[in-house]
Amino acid sequence: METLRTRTKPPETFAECTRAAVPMIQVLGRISGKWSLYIIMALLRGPMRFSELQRHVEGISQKMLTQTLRELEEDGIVHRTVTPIIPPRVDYELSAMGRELQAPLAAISDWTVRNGERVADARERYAARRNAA
Amino acid sequence: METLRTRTKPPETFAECTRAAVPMIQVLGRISGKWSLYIIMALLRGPMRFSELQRHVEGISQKMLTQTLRELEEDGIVHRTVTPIIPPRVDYELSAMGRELQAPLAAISDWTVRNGERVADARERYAARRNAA
DNA sequence: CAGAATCCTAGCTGATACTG
DNA sequence: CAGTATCAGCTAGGATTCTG
Repeated sequence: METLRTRTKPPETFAECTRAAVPMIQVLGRISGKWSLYIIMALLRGPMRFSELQRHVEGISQKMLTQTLRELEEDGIVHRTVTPIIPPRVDYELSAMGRELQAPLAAISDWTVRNGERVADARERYAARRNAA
Repeated sequence: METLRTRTKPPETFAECTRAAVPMIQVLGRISGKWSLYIIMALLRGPMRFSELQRHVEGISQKMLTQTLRELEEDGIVHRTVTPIIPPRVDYELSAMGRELQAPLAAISDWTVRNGERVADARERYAARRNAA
């Protein structure tokens, strides 16, 4: 399948673009939910219980933590282990696939670090132009 | 500033995680809008006029094309050139910063290609488990 | 402890109509 | 051609309450 694989030339046809973009957008949609990245980054440090995650991911509601974890679990990025004791204990950890996300995320992170200032400048200039008009 | 730069060890403290994640999430939020990636990928092939973009990005409404282009322009990822003739001509092209997104996006794309099947399997198993319950 | 269920609102999005 | 303006539907997300 033709994709956006590392190479010098971008996709040529629209069909190529679409086939390359659709799964990427699905994944980005998942990992760019408001909280997914925070959870993944917390779990990169190691397995964690539900309540630990809630403490580590500042500001997340119980609903969104549950919901986001379910989505990540559904995609096989996060593993969920229930220990049926009272009170219940549930541990979350990244799957191998989830840990492999670190490199791609680092690539995006690097881009944001390299370009953060340029983005900020661009926004200022954009705002200035808007005000001039 | 401490970030998620390419390295073997993930961020250690929550503060590190947050500082690394916040700008990344902003960027992902931008580029993972429903249409941004399609537009960026179309423009990776070269500059394009508004109407060309609309033809290349199948299904996008005129409103969302305008809106998404404005956001990408605001961030300095896309450059907009107006030629004041009648009828008006407006060309869009990726900035240097925008073109640099290709490598990070390729990294994510590679992940999706490598793991697409595993994600699909995980979803099936998840659905099967849900039905069993 | 780890959630499920409910209610509610802001904002994204599409469809449509109009303009320099 | 390349937009702007307006309206309406949907849903992501937060706050709150309840439970095994």
